[in-house]
Amino acid sequence: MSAPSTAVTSLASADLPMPVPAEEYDRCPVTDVVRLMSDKWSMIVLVLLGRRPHRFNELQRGIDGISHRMLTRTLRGLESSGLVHRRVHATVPPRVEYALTPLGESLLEPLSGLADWAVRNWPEITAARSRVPVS
Amino acid sequence: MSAPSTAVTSLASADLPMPVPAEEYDRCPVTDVVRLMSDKWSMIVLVLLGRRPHRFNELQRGIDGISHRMLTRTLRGLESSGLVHRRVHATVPPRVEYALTPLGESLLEPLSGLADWAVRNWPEITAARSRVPVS
DNA sequence: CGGGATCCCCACCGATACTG
DNA sequence: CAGTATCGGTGGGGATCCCG
Repeated sequence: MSAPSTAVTSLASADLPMPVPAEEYDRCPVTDVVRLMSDKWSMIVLVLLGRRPHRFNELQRGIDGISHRMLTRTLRGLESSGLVHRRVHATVPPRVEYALTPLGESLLEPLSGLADWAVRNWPEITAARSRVPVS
Repeated sequence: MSAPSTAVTSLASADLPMPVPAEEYDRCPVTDVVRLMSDKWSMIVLVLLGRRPHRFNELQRGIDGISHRMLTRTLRGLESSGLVHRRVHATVPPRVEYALTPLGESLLEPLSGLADWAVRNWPEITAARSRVPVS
């Protein structure tokens, strides 16, 4: 029940009266990684690519409601963070395959820990929200 | 190399040509929990409250740069999801103490798993980003 | 087939001022 | 001390059209 020895973030665990400097949470690795997946589409793209590599339109057909533009932007974002690899086959018509990098695959494991928690506690969260109609 | 048996989200793991219905990721527990912490201040508030309960202004002094208004909104959000408890002492002047609920405390554990990954792989992520100057 | 360019809307967030 | 109200900037995200 006491705090785990492993800090939740990189923040020091001391109980200081000093304010936490802005850089420590502004560029906090944990915050950054959480935000990486918090946009509307990144998570589902990671999940689908976690099963197997996909082509562009294959991904779009696999995700209900995503626009052409947003799939591009989502993939660019994941690619620029090193989670997704983009392989272009110089054929006609062009063929582009997206797959998780080893880094991207390694994210799935800690993510599933959080996922388990989310699924287990989902009823309690939604119940709490329903008690406060609208903030 | 193969997919972990524990699904990252509640999505089924079958390899169907059917698009994933919008509700499955739109109201996905995992996505929701990730977004819960992805705003600018929620994570640092959770961390501070994870150490010990705090009063309102005590929190504000502890977080560099947060405005009065945003601290209120952040706390309301966490409270409405059942992660934070708000105790009002009917004194003059008023005294309000915020603390993690058992639900909030239980989140710290899976979160630290993700935090460890984030800290370990932070260099690789930033390195990848620096290779693509601006998208 | 895969992707860029443009336009527009809206939620997030900061600053400021006011209140019990 | 602990809030709420209002205003405005900014970035995410959808719709649409154009391109190699």
